[in-house]
Amino acid sequence: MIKTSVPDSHTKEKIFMAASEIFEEKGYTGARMQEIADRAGINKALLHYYFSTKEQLFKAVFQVLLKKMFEKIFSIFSEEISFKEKIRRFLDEHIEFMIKNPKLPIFLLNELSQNPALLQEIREMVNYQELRDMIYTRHAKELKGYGIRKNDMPQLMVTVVSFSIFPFAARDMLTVIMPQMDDAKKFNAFMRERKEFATDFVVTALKHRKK
Amino acid sequence: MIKTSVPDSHTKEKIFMAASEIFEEKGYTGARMQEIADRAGINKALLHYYFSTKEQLFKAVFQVLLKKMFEKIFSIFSEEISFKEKIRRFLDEHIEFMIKNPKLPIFLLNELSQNPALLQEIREMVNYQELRDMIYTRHAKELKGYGIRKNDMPQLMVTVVSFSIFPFAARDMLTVIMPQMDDAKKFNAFMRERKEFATDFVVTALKHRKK
DNA sequence: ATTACTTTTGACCAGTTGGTTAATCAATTT
DNA sequence: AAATTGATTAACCAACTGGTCAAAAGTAAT
Repeated sequence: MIKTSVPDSHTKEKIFMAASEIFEEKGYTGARMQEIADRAGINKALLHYYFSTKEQLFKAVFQVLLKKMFEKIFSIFSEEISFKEKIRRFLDEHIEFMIKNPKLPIFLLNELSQNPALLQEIREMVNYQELRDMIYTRHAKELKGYGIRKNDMPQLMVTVVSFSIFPFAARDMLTVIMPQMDDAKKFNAFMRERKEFATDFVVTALKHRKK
Repeated sequence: MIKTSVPDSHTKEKIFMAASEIFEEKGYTGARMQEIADRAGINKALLHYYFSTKEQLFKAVFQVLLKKMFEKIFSIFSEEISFKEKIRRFLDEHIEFMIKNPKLPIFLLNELSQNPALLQEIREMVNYQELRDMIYTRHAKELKGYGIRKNDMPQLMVTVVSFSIFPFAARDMLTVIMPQMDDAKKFNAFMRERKEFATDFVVTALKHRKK
């Protein structure tokens, strides 16, 4: 009898993937170590061999998923393009990213509200000087032209980000006023339409801002 | 010894309140029947005397909280005022409502994504004919003036709603790019500023819409 | 005071859950 | 081939969790 003995000693990775899926789907409290082990195709004891506790496994998964989200945002805003172009690029790429990870926002938002300390690691990662430069200083002239004061930037940034994230987080709720969104394809089409809608919306609002 | 025997046989209400708080805070899977009983100041057996199962208690609480949210939205959009005025009123009143119930959105969104069937009851409550009238038909002329086609309405409605809901749902996450929002007072001030910002933003975008 | 009914309680239970342990298996080294 | 080391497993455990039950306490009517 030939032993399979595949060189798939990537057991740890299999566990990590299984855990990512299940945590993302059911949250920390809803996830079961047994189910994670099952999906990874291993024994529960082996799970604890690689990740000693549920909390440790969760934190590892959470940090990776959280970074995935922020890296996508930061990478676009750090490019050397105009502010308006950043918004356009962001809405395009981030919505595509969300279509591929539709469950990510509710998961992150919920776990974060349950345990805000989870942000710590990412907070330490962020260089505020650089961040302020990326989203404000570097575009001071352009923004002044729109009548946007430094004071308004937080409002504007939250608005832009919410254009892409909110509909995914609130998807089920939105079906109350938009029943057709029940269908995944229609919802994705709606979100792709939203790229243009949001860009126009923001650009128009900026251009004609009362000063 | 005088028995207290207060006429506070509103035990069921006390349970309901305690359950609302704890479910809202920890979600369905995170909540513990024992903790709910403790907060209501009663025995766990008595809890099951009034609400036979955790699921039943949860559904009762959830439906009430969900309705609270939708009623607030619907009531404003059913008033006899212009569309622009509806948006203004909505942003004002809904943001004040959210300041009083900041944990509501993440809770509703998360539980809904975990169990979409929870929407059923509210779906049956909604009259789509009336809803379409409220947010579109009744304002057909006004909307045409802005160059808003019937097709754009879903995008616009989602945008308006997200202005007030998203920051509350994403509050912890937002502190990564806005550390000062850690403070509740500053956050509320930010949201009150947002009323005007959002109204201007939407109105300006509408007024100068490319047609 | 006795009866009848509802409310409240302490003790208990079966199933679940995260986590442990001692043993087995596989690979590498000596 | 014996020994050493790491990977994997089955069986087990203590704590927790939702839920039950029979008895006690309180209330109202006869």
